[in-house]
Amino acid sequence: MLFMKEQNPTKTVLYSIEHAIKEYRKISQKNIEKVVSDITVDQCLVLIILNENKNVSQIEIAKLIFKDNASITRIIELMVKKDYLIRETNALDKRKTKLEITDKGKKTIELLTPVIHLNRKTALDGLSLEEINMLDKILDKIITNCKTV
Amino acid sequence: MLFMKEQNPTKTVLYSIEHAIKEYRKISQKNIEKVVSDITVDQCLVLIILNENKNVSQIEIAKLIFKDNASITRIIELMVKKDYLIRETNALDKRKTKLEITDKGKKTIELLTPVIHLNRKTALDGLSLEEINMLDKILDKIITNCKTV
DNA sequence: TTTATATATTTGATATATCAAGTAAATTTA
DNA sequence: TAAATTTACTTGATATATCAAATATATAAA
Repeated sequence: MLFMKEQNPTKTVLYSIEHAIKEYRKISQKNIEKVVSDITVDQCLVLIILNENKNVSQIEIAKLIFKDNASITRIIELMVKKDYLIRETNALDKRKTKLEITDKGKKTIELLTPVIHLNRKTALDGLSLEEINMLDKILDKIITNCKTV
Repeated sequence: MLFMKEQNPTKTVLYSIEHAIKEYRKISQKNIEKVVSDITVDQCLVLIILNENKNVSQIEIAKLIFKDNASITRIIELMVKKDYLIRETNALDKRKTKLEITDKGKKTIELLTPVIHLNRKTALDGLSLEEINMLDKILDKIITNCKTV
């Protein structure tokens, strides 16, 4: 059994991690689409982060949701086009941008907050607090292992 | 504490899952690049799967590595261009393709197999068998939760 | 055996991932 | 203060993700 896991790339716990996050993203996107049709999971995350802290920079957003700066630039670009955000330059540091949530963005947050909570509840249904903490702890170890190489 | 986790999307265990798999993919790609410069993690997985079972269809490959059929089409396209694979139509079922690994592909597998094992070892370093099994079990629950909605 | 349906793959459109290189502003150093 | 370095963000190129629609072949039903 263990030998199998070693040989076949798709039978490693690392691929269960990949599998899990992909399934979670799928139902998340599906449930979000039921309520708001023109937004993605990632764009939704950007909204929520900005809603919690008006002054985060793009780099900070990138770090929070584990994305590349370039990706954030493009995600925000699309959100501005779709009237979720307004982008201006930060007067205090002109290298930075100042991101503001539009009314449409605010309404969207209200609509989607319960959906996101439901998604998490659904994904973690039946797991005990101990299991969730264990999961978190083990994943942190993996993250550290990968980073410190 | 728990309340925090509920509120901030980036403080949920689900984002630790995302974080972990992204870090793992990063070192994997880095280590692969040290040995073979023109191949990606995903392309490498396709090679290994084909090497283990000559007769898998594209759909089966897609399922094994949790990807869309369309993605597999394009991944294979690139691998054919780079002389890792030869694509023909399957004589028994002309809807399907017959994928063959080239000599370059075979050499690449030999070069990269130890790298992939090292990547896994690195990521899981310091984790006990119990922890790995626990992780697998919990992730399976999450996968099931997300699928059965 | 036609017709209908299912299956395997492809293609198009759009979003995101990643790296490298570029730009502009801010900060540090000489 | 001028030059060098760092920082924040953008842009280009290429790979992958995802859905929907299209194609071609195979299988089932009438």
